[in-house]
Amino acid sequence: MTDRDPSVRVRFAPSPTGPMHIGGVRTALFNWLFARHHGGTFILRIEDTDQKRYSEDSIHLITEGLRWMGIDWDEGPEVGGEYGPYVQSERVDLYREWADWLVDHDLAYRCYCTPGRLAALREQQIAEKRDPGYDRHCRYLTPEERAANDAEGKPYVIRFKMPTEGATTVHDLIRGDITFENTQLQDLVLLKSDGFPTYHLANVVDDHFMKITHIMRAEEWISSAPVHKNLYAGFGWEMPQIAHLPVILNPSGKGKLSKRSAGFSEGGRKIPVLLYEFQDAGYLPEALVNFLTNVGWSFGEDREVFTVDETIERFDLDRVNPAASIFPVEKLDWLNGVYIREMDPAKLAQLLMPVFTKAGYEVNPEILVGAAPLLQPRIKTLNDALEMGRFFFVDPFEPPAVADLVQKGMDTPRTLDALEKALARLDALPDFAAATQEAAMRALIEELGLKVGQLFGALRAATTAQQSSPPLFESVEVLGRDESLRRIRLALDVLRNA
RNA sequence: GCCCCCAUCGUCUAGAGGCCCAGGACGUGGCCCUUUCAAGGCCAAGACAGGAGUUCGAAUCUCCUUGGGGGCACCA
Repeated sequence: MTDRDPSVRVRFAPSPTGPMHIGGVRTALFNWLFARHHGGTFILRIEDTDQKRYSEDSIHLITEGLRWMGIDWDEGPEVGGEYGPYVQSERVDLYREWADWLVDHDLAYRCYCTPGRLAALREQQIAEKRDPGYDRHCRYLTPEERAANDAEGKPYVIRFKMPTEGATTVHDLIRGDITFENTQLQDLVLLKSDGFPTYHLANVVDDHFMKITHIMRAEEWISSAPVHKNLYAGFGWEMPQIAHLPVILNPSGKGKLSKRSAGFSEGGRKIPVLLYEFQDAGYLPEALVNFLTNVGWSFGEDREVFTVDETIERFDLDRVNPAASIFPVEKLDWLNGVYIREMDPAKLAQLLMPVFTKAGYEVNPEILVGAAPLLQPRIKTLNDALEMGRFFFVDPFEPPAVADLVQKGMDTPRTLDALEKALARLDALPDFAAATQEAAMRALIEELGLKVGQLFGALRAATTAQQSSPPLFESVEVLGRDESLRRIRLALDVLRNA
């Protein structure tokens, strides 16, 4: 690989506020791919600086989710590393130290404004149709006023002194230069009154001390980029290279894909958004990885299906598309189907086992092994197997209604007659292989002067109680002679009682 | 409202001035195969948002318009 560069250090820095969002997973994946492509280091860092939104098990959700996707990290929680700790709540002293450093160097100041005043200010600004934002009241406090506030023990936050004139240009690796007028920039809060840092401070400090070389984050961070650039300048640190990944939009195209859009259905179907929803729906991690790399990035060469190794070989920022894209779920369904079809049937059987048992079926492993290859070309998600293959395991088996047994152009007596004869022939077969069955049944069709579908349809209904199923005789073979014949007898009873 | 980003088939995208009256994929329609449902094969419809420039030549460069998205917290 020509662009191998072991000094590359990138990070995925999620906030543990709940289950992982698929957009976050994509960000993690692109960072990981970038690191692996360059032979660099991929770091996982937990940004748990919001005490109010923190949720205990989220870290676990994140690490397990990444592992499931096949994304491993070289430094971070559970694996350690020489730039740790990798959980921000364990680094608060560091942030405080550097916030104070900025205050000492007159690059930041203590702000004693109460949340109440801020809210009122904001309301007033909006009412007067002015841009909302902090009015820098405390930036211009006299030393005496400051001392008085401190003497009173007033709670405070530390705010950064943003330059008030000029412009800040950020070079985005995907979009090129982006320039902001400094008057647009806010004196953002660096340290909250609870002593915890905000994202901006913690992020800059950590990226610096963790020697991050490239930042790849979602597009919604673009407007903080100039702010961060000024922070780096204040500290006198070199800013990592930066790239903003396009956001993923709702299927409706309205707004970014969010947890709320999980309720959005297309064709009456729920759209998964959180990683566990994809897992629960029966998507494969390999398919999801392949799918995600096709959103906002493309392999080129007119190829849509490729392995992770091929992606690593090829992945770089120059092929990242700056435009936001709608989440193409239908394509994921197709791709997942592709991966299922390419899978070793034994592996599929193994994956299908928990799907059926979770749904309450008692699974005969032998039948499952036989059923897997039959189900394989017919399902897009593992869960689809439930509908197509439930007849293999359903217990007790409910025979179909008369209407389902009697095929087009048939009536009850003729169906009864045909099925009775079919039963007798199947019972007498020397072996129960699909081909043997089929030959016998085709001969019977000939004798009775029926259409193929008239008997096959009745047999399908009798043995599966489903409208559609995998190929009839293969299915019946897997089901076994005893159970199949038993089901046909049940169907005969239904017809006799009609 | 202000700032910023973006703009190729319905959708995901290829395209870095002539290879493009725009290629691939999903989806859709048709045909073939076929015992149902799939899978598979073949075929079809389908896009450079609009307008000015620059250039011998523009999907590709510039500007404007329009449209979409993102951001404007003691959340990340």
